[in-house]
Order: sequence, then C-alpha cells, then structure tokens
Amino acid sequence: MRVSRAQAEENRRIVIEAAGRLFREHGFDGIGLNDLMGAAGLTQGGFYKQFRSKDDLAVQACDRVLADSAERLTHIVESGGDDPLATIVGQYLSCAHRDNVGEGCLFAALGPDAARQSPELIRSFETGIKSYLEIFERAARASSTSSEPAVQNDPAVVLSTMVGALMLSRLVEDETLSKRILDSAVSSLLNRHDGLKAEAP
Amino acid sequence: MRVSRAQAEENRRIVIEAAGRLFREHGFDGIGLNDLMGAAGLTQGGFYKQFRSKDDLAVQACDRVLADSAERLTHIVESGGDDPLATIVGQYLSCAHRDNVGEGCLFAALGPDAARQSPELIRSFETGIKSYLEIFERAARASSTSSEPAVQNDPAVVLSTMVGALMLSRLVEDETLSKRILDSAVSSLLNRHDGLKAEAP
DNA sequence: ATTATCTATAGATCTATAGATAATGC
DNA sequence: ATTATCTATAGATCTATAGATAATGC
Repeated sequence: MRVSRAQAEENRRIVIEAAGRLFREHGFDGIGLNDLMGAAGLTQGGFYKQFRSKDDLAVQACDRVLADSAERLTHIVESGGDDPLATIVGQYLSCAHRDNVGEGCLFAALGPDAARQSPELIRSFETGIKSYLEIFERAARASSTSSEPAVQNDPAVVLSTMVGALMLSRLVEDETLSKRILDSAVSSLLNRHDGLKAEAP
Repeated sequence: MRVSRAQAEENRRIVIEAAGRLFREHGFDGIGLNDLMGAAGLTQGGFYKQFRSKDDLAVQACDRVLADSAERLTHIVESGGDDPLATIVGQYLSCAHRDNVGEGCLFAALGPDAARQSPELIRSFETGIKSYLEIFERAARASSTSSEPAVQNDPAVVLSTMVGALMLSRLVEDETLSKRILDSAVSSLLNRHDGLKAEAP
C-alpha cells in the first residue's frame, strides 16, 4: 500500500493538477474528494494526510493553474513576436478556448464561484489578476512599438473584456452569436475594425 | 395549514423572488430547498407541489431576474436622457453594484455556474444576453446622437467589458485596484479618457 | 372535496476522521 | 519504526417523496 516518498509527492502533484481541471469543469462544489483523489488512482481516505482541507486543495490547484497561465503568457510576450497582445487576445477569444473550460481561463470558469469561497482562495485569484495585469501591461508596450498604433492599452480593460466575452460566449448556444461575442471583443481590443483576425489554431 | 389560492400564488412569487437573490449570493448548489422555502416562511415539504424540481425554480428565478433587469434598462433608455449608455455603464460599474451581488447582474454572479446547469437554465441566460444586447444597441444609438461622439458602439463589447470588469472587481480585496478595474472599463466604454465620471448613487 | 402546507423520512450524497494494512526508510 | 494509502464509517448535509393535517372552495 505505501509508496515511496517521491511517488507520494508525484501523486499529490497529479491530484493538484487534476483538481485544476475538475474544479474548472464542475465548480468547487460540483466535484467530491472521491473523484479528486480518483483522478490519481487513489481513494479518498488518504486525502487528509495530503491536504488540510478541500479548500486547501482548491487554493493549491488555483495557484498552480494561475502560475502556469502566467508563465505561458509571459513566454508569448518575451518570445519576440511584434504583437504579443494580438497573439494573446486571439488565442484567448477563440472557439477552442471557449470549448475547453477544463484547461481554460480560471477567472472565466470559476470567478463568481471563487468569490464565495475562503479568503485564501480569493487571495489566490487576486494575485493571479495582478499578475495578468502586469503581463498585459508589458504586452501592450511591446505591441505598441509595432506598426499598428497603440490600441486599447489599459490592461484592466483588456482583461475585463476578454474574461467577460469568454464567459458570455459559453452561455450562448447560438453559434453565430457566440462567435460574434468573441470576435467583437477581438476587434475592440485590437482596434482593427477592418476585418477579423483568423482564429488561432 | 392550507391558505387561499391567491396566498399560495403570492407565496410562490416570494419564493421565486428570494431564490433570485439567494442563488446569486450562494450559487445554485450553495443554497438548499430548506432555505429557499424558508425565505417565504414555508417548510421544504411543500416545494414539489409548487415546483417540478430545484432546477425548475432556478429557471423561473433567473427568468424573473433577467426580465426585471431588462425592464429597468429599457426604462433608462426610453426615459429620455441624452446619454443612456453612460447612465447604464455608470450604474453597472459602481461600487454599490459590486458590493450587492444578491441584487446585481445575474451574468456576473452566476454565469460560469449557469453554464454547468440544465439546458433550460442555459437557454434562460442566452435569452437574457440577447435581450441585453438589443437594449444596448438602442442605448448606443440614443447616446451617439448626443454631443459626445459615438464611443464604443458594439453592444457585445459593452456587455462583455461590463460583466468581466464587475466579476473581476469582486475578486480583488485591494480597494484601489478594484475601483480601477471598474473605472477603466467605464473610461473605455464611454471613450472619455480625460477623467472619470462620478459614481452613480 | 379539494388542496396548500406540514412533519417525517428515504436514499444518496459529501466532508472529515479512525484505525488497519503493507511497503518504505532508517 | 515510519508512513502512504486503504477500508469503513460517523455525522451532516441535500433532493425528493409519502402521507397527515387543516383550511379553502364549491
């Protein structure tokens, strides 16, 4: 029954990672310890030897998701494209992202839900928001040096519009309207009203 | 024990109304039939004589909240102010709204949660979104005839930015940042970068 | 007689804990 | 000996149903 310390560490990592996906898909209250542990092939009995509480796991899972996202966004900004903001916005406001809640934006999947959870969890979200805003700030600076003029430069507006549009697009079964909500946000944020950018792959 | 048919109707109305508030405050899964019925001074036993299921109540409550909101917005547009969009945006993106989830925007309070519920509930949200977009369309037309130039006219962008900013502002304990998220969205939507509008009362 | 509401409860959760088991780590 | 995980379960939910009760409505 017992596994090596390294394996136990790895199991904990798997649970945290799976929790990031399961919470986004089902909400914090929509998934139980049984399924969360089951994602790593474990039973729920050992849960409290690894985590202080379900909320503790939620905090760790959200911290992890947000750190991963921040790293991915930072990479886009620093990898040298001349319009990183356009890349970020295009990927974020895509049908692929809309249809992949489990691996998508934490704010759009769990924002209102998080606001009802523990102060620790809310703090995790707040830290994530601040980190996103800083990255968008840098992305906007990098993009504004390109040939296209400065666009919507306020990172708070960029984030608000992105999160809102993604969330709303997920509530609309009418595919045409859903796509329009995403595309309108792209146009608005990139200030290109002459046509829509192709969707990111 | 039994009450008049009119009183029963009134009780049902009270439950639906309270549900609108309680669901927004606690999420669809965060509040039980006991508390929902208790809001009208009833016990949970009679619930299923009045509603087909908890989801049925959720649909009725959301329909009601959305209809009320749409009526209020329509009234703002039609009551003849020269910039109805500014009024709507200013009220929506206020600290008062941010701090009043239970009586505030349904999308910002329950959007991601709704996307995980029944097709009927999602349809209720979708109908609400379409209705908001139409109202914003009319509001933008009314506002663009005023002295201020046309602003952000795409109703989908207006709605996305508003919902996103409100949701994010609720996750940020840092009051300065929370307010900045709201104010940035106001500035962006009203295209007035020369200063912030006073907050609606 | 009908029915709005009540009490009571079935049955299925879900979080958290207790103690057993068996493999690691010293 | 320690400990990662397991089985088992306590205790508290929560949705939904059954049947009793008492007031309305005919």
